[in-house]
Amino acid sequence: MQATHALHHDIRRPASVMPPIGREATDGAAALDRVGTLVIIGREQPLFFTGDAADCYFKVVKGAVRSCKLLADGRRHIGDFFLAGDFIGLDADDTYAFTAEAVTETTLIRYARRKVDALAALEPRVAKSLVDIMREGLSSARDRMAMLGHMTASERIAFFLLNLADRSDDTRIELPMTRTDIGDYLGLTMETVSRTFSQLKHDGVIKQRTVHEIAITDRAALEGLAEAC
Amino acid sequence: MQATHALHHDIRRPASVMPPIGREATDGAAALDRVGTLVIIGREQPLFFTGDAADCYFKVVKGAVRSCKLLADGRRHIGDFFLAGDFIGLDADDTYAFTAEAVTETTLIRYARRKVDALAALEPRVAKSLVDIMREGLSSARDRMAMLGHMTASERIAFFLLNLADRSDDTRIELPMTRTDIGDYLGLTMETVSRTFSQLKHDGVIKQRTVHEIAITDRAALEGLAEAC
DNA sequence: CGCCCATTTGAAAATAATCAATGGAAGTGG
DNA sequence: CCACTTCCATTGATTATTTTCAAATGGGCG
Repeated sequence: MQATHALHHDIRRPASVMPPIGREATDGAAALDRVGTLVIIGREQPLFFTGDAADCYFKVVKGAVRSCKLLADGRRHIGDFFLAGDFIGLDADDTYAFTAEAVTETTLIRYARRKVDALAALEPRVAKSLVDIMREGLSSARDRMAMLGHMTASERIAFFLLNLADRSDDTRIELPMTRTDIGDYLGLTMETVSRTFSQLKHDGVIKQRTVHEIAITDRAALEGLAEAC
Repeated sequence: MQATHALHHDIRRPASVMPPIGREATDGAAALDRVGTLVIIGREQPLFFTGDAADCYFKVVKGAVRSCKLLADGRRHIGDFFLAGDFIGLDADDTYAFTAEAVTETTLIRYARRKVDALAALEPRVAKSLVDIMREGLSSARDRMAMLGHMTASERIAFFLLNLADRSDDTRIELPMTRTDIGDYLGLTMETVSRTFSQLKHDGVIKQRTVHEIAITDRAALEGLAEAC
């Protein structure tokens, strides 16, 4: 159901929520934005559930969304975190395959899927843009698979932090999600996530301002850990 | 680089290699096939390498292809196995991100990417078909991520075998790849793969005719193991 | 101010990886 | 056609990592 991964690519077209009046829709993204409407959902609130009719696509403007899947044995898997600029739902078939929930209060643009698909059918440029977004999503999904398959706990955390850092403007990184969220995303337990953070702190690789905000103090060390990607 | 996963969806349109003369190209796939040419590559031979210009898309007609990525520390990750009907390379940007190698002697259709993209630009139906294929790939990539993140060795093997079984016509399953290949695909060592097979054999869940051919004798048990997906 | 929940830390148990040796099948060359 | 070689698979023993179970700490919110 979610279409792009959140932590890897850098599709960060600023969300032009208002129709770009007096400006030609020079690319697919701009054309898309003209058919969207603004939505705000509160912390921990669902955007949609597994099995819901996939009527809409979304783009995150501000905040963070996670996609979850509850496994049969009660474990929870987080498929992706969606941050500002990420698209949600592009890969849905008739129904959403994952539940999407806001991690914090989140602002999104909602696109009626019907309109987008119609636009894509008429405008190859829009279709191309959709394909490019999915391409990115697939590429990052593969990177993450390699990681989940072969990386140790420290390597996974390093990968995670570097991806977040690449999306941040300075060395500070916001972690809106809980340790459990991170664990469910990286295939680790909450405890292992916490222990790994502590270790990195002890080694002088990161500093922690609050639980939800860290700073990278030794980027090279992190890159060394994540290099196997 | 690889575009669709191999083990999950069931895009198995028979490869109409010859131009469908006298038949209208009623769908995107048929239109696609008209611009393709046939290729045969030998066992263990490369189809393309990481970094090669991504000039072509491929569709497997017969045989099996694996996509590999050599990690910095020497470990190898197999991104996907591509079996008959699977597309390769749809998600490439300018260059292939993975190396593709034939597991056994393999027959493929090669499509000049330039032609396909031109076709997609003109024919929304083709573009739609490309999108659908990528959608499938993304969906299965996500399933596999959940698996790699949270499953035990037995659960991974069960998942793997059931996916292969879904693509087979009878209970026999061909395993053209080595145990090492399977391990690199599932994020396990060769030894763990072998031990898990032995355990399943011992428990009467599978039977082994040869190293490269097994039969599922207790599907319910496998599904029980893989249910957490 | 106090409660609640997330985080951190500790100790024990489980799982898979690693190291090592044996067995067996396919392919090569005499 | 057979023996040899080589590679792959299997099995065993040990080690390392992560999970699990459990307890304590701490920050945010009412």
